[in-house]
Amino acid sequence: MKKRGKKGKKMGRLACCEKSEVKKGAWTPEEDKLLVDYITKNGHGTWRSFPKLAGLRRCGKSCRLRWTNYLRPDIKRGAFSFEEEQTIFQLHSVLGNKWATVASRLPGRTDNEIKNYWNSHLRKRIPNQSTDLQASSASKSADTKSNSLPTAHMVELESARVEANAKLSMDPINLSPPKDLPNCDYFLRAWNSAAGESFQKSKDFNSVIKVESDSVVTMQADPTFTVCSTGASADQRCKIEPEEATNSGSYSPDSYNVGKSSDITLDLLLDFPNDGEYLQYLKGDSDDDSSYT
DNA sequence: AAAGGCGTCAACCGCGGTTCC
DNA sequence: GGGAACCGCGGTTGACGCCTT
Repeated sequence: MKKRGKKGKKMGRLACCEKSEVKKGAWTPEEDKLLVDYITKNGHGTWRSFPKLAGLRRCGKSCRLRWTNYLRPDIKRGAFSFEEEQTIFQLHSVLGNKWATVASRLPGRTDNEIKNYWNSHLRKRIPNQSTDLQASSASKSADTKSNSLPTAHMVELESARVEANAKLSMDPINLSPPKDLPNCDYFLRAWNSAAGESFQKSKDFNSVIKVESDSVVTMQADPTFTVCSTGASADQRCKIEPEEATNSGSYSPDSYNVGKSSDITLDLLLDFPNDGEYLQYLKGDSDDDSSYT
């Protein structure tokens, strides 16, 4: 994958560049042009050697950042749509500050952009600051408001987040369920979280699937999507034919295998109905924003 | 009109993970 | 197996513009 340079002589991490020789701060249009022109013609190669080759007096890291966060042709500029905001809220509730993972679900948006947008726009819309569990240490002193989500739900959300985190960081080879844990367990927790509850209550969902009380969702090796009661035996399960799962639009039968369970968890969370109670506060504050495209 | 406060966002920094030798 | 080289990520900083007083 990566080409080796000359063998290093020093122990420890090397500086990524000679600080005295590189320019810092805002990029000029001329620098942007040099960067884009070079990458268009040659690709970026190794970022470390890129500045020299492209004729830039910048750190390779700085070049990479400029390209990935700003100059890349597939970057989507402009205001975030309501749907994008929903996606960010939903994923953040489960993943915390995993901006790169969140960004991977929003084509054209960068992790840096989402992170900034969250910090400057979205975070303040959360009724209860503790929803930002990943950054809880920074928000410990934040005021708690009366319309906060129930504590039990917050605990569940955090639990689901941790589990999703763990799954996302897993080696794909280990995605098969742990022996002592049902393969759907972490998924179930997301389902049973406040977010999942909102999803379960949705009219759209219930029109497609008959959800039993205390329902949870599980997955099987076969390409069907199954809803079952907690602790239900196999014969209590009700199967959904793939073509019936039209609610999501994103659930292709192929996605229901265990190896993609993390994606399915995210898909489920992303599939909240727009009128779900869980995200009502999102709409509430967006009126004065008027930034949607 | 000027000064200070605040919000936004591009860019930087440092660390962890991965790959290669 | 260990160290070096590199990349990517998340947290933080700082410049700039807008708003308020």
